[in-house]
Amino acid sequence: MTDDDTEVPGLVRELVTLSRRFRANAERLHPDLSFVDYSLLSELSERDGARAGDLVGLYGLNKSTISRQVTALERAGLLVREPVPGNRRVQLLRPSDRGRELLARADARMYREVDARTAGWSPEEVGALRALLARYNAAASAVAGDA
Amino acid sequence: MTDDDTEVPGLVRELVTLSRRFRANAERLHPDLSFVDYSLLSELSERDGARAGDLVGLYGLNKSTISRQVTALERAGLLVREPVPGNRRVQLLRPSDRGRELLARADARMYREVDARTAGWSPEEVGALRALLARYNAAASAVAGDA
DNA sequence: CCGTCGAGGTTGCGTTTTGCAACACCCTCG
DNA sequence: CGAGGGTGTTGCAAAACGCAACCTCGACGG
Repeated sequence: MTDDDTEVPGLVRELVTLSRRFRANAERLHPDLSFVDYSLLSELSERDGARAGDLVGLYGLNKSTISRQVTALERAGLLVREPVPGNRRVQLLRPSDRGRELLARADARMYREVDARTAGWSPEEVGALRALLARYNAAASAVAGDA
Repeated sequence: MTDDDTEVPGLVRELVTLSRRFRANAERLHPDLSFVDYSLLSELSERDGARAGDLVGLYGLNKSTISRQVTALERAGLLVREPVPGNRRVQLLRPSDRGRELLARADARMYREVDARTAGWSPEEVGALRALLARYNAAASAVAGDA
């Protein structure tokens, strides 16, 4: 937090570049599943059911944005809403079978792509990047949580 | 490329989460300079002058998108276009003084933010994340380049 | 039991971000 | 000089997003 400040500007630039580029690239990789749809389905699949509010918190977006995107996914038949027994306000969101299918296809392409981009990396390096990003993301959740 | 494949799905998820979250967060951090404007000015400042086509290649966006965003920055007085002597087609883009000023302010906030999120990290870890991301981004440029 | 309030979502409206295709302009080269 | 390619711009349309108002349901105090 003192001397490594020289690394921070560089880190910020890499984060910006990645953030701006990754979305455009994902659209090209799996045109049948937009980046937004992919991110939501991926998250729902991982957690096996989440509420809209969880997604709002995860991505730091407005409720209305998530609401619309969920509605779109539902209308496309890629996601189902499940009522929660003890609470009629909330609903659990889960990918449908077709949603899982499209997700699997998009995943496959994404994995191949990232594989290609990390060709020549040692397994430790790939693991290290994953772990550091996971830590950064987790910290981001915490910081954003108090906003 | 063989055994580290178990890390790839996790890495993809972290990249997706980061990409989707980073933009929204940046908007909150510096409302006076949108994420798009910030990314462009930051890049122009770093290279001290670039052409629109460079930005297209860097972010993988459509020419028209960059063209509009550059026009917007110019109209806002944050960027100037410089003609290139031997070639009247191209133009060098540079941040204006006011552009550099706003960029510096946004930078300061971004650095503070990233600092906060890496609080408790060792300098080596911050450096490692920066270096690995830089490598990934560089590889991404190469892969995207053949598309 | 009933009114109030907060949690969880949805919708109307406007803005921003982006892609595609057609175009205009300039340079190069046969 | 004329064809072709590199460099941007613009018309049009769609996707992504925020804000504010609203609705519904659940919890809780009087």
